[in-house]
Amino acid sequence: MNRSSTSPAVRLVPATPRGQRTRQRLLQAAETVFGEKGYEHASIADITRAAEVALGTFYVYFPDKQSIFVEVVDELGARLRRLIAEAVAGCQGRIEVEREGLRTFFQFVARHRNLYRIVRQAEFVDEACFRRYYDLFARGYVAGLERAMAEGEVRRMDPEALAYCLMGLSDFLGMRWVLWQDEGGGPEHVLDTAMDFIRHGMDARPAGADTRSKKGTGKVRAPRSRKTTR
Amino acid sequence: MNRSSTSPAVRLVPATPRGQRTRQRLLQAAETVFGEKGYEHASIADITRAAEVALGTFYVYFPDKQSIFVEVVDELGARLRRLIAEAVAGCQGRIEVEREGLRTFFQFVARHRNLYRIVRQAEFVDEACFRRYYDLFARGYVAGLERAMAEGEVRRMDPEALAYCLMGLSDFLGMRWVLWQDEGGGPEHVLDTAMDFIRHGMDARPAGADTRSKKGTGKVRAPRSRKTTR
Amino acid sequence: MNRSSTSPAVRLVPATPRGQRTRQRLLQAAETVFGEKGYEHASIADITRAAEVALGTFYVYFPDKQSIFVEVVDELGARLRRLIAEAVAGCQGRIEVEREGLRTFFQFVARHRNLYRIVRQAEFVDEACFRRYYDLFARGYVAGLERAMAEGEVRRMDPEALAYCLMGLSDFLGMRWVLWQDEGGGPEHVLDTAMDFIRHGMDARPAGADTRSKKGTGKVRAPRSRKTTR
Amino acid sequence: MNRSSTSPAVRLVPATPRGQRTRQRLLQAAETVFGEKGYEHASIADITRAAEVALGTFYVYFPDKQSIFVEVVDELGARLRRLIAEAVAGCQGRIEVEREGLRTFFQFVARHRNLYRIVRQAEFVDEACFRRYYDLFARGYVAGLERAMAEGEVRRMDPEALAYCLMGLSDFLGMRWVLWQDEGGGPEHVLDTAMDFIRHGMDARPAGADTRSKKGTGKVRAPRSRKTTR
DNA sequence: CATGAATGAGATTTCATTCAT
DNA sequence: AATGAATGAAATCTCATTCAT
Repeated sequence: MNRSSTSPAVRLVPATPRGQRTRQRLLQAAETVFGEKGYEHASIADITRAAEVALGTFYVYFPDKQSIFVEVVDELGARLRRLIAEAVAGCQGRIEVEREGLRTFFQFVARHRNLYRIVRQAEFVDEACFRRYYDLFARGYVAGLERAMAEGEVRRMDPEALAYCLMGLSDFLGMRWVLWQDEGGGPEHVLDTAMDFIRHGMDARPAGADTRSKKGTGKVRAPRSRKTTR
Repeated sequence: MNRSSTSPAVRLVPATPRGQRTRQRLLQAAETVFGEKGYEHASIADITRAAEVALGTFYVYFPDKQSIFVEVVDELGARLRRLIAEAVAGCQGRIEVEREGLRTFFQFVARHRNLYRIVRQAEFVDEACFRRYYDLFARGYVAGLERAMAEGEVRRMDPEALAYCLMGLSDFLGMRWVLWQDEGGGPEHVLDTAMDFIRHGMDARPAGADTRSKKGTGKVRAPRSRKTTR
Repeated sequence: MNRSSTSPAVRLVPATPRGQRTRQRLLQAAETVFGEKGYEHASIADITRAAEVALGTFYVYFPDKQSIFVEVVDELGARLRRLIAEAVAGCQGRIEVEREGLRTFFQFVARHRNLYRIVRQAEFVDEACFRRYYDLFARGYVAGLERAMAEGEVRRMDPEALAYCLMGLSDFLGMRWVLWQDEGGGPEHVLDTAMDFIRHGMDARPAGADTRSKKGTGKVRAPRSRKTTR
Repeated sequence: MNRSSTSPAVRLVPATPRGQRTRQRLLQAAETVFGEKGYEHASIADITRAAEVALGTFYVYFPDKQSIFVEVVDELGARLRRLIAEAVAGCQGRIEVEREGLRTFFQFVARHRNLYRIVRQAEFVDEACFRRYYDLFARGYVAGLERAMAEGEVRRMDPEALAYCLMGLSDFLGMRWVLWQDEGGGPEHVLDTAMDFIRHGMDARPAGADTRSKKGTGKVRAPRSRKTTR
């Protein structure tokens, strides 16, 4: 139970274009079905039905249910990371990066309401895939934070720990106010609150001297060229 | 799939002491088995085997698999909340409360390494039970934070949003440094980093002169540069 | 393919008499079905249908198709060996033993026309079980032959090799004249021929007193020109 | 199940040399694969993979799985019969023929260790093919034996029954000492024992003085007592 | 209370064969 | 001739739940 591959498995690419199309159809269908029913309750038959191919066709492209699931998760993660990287590309300052990243994440969740269900299932389907999902996010985060620390924009602290703080915080807010919503001021309000917390939490001039002297140091950094890999 | 009861079902308590014992045995076995195999892969037979009772006996105490699972989750949550409440009872100041709460949580996770697996499964088994788990935590949190805000110890902000920030952050740190550990300075170091982030994040005097004097520890240990860029 | 257990697996005996009955019904049905359709073409459903129990009931008593098959083979072998042992018990002299054994075997084959099909399938289902079948026969044979040799009734020769000669010969005659029959004088005639061959083949006095008298014929041919079409 | 053709089907030979090569490759691959996995577990895909051609190519040369199997069996039988006929061609006397035939058979089995598996599978795939295999052997045998009986070299007895005796005996010895081997003096020793049994079994002078002197090797090694009681 | 036999729906997986290219 | 994608029937096995004892 929970065989787990340390690295994303090599995926055979079908020889013909027709095959490629079918494979894509299956992946798309799988994302939908896994999101709706959850991994355990999603049957291969559900997937092929959604993809409008015969049951046996599934096994032409994937050896089993786990494989296609892992691929779905990996792709979902890659897509989200790419999206955030793009959204954050033009930002000025780490705070802006954080806000933009968080906003993009909330949007993604709103559009892919099954993201949580899928990623969290991964923990039980393929532990390595699950960890990989967060690990890859953390790497980008860490790189960006280290740069910000080097430039004096963010207080010096363990960047990976900080990254997991920010990821956990985003994750829970997205769950509570995008997925569960109902009441509560909605994403925008929560985003403001979160940013208030985050800004102070990582500010390079937490309190005291800087602040006070803020006047003098007024110039503060001039963080150019963000290019946060994230 | 995922019938979800809005409120925790009423649980019958067996009349005889022998019955009570059997019921407890089943609950205990269920926690272990669910933690090890996950809800879907855990069979009633696994549970009764672990509890050393006959298969049919299960249905004397629980109407179905879902029920015992929900009860396991609810009890786990209650136990953890109680533990934290006790640990935090004697604390001075919100920061100390946070630190003690986080430490207690880490300890609990270390001792109940299947906590995450069980709680997260709940999302797919009984959505209401899952939300209840976090909601009950959040309530306690909110109450505490509101008090701290009233006393001017914590900056005024949406207490529920702040609660979810703190819960998410704890959750991810526990996952990364208690469950997955391997490298990284370990819970203590992470605890310090997290507290640094939290303190400043919610400090009532974000750039207050006091701060400095208030916490001697304020300087925050110099985090060995991670170089996690990897 | 062809997992093979070195020794006959331990068989759990059902707790209740009702269970025992069901188990026997399954074994009986399995023998019939395997004999008729062959191992590969016999489905578990065929067996449960023949036994008049539900499909799932099969798995209460046997972990898989292979297990019940192995048990069928083992029991078939045991039954046949017991039968032969009994038939041979009162015989005088090894020749009589051989004849009686052969006759009993032919009878058994006539009554269990699926014996061959079942045993031979074993080679592909569980190699160990297959060998065990012949090995257990051989042991009994060897013991008997050694005794006969010690008593000067049978010529001294490797008893195991002789046992396999006799087993192979019986096997093929049974196949040809009991199973395939059609023409050919039928079992009795073949039995006589076989006994003639066997008697001389293992006679302790290959060139005994008789021969001497026969001396006249002694010179015999000088057969060149083989060209045995064979 | 077990459609059986009464006579070997007519086989189309491909027009082009390239086609012929492909067909041969398939036959060769089939022999290997059937031998390794058994008929039922060998898939057409296994065969085409081993032959390094595409799946569809199979059906250019064979109408179905059964057909190629039957052809493999028929060819294997023909090859073995031809080999034995050649080996036996120059022999003097029936005994020598038997010995040479047996030796050749053992050699063939040693080199084609899957012979047994393949032939025996035939019983379940195509009964006619299976019988044909033995029948063709028996015919050659009978012809040779009748000649030897006519020449007074072999005792008069039903030649077909004798043929099946000899075939069964060879079959079992080959199985036990060539395929299973492990202990036991090995083919040579067994060959001597078998020949001792056979010679006396069919000798025209059942107790002829000659015999004794005829074969120096007659002494037969003293077989270590088995002690296999049972 | 406790037991364990029985059920049958449902899920995954295999594979011979067809067919369009 | 050769290819390889597509099919769908069939088979094995699991397991929550029921029920008679």
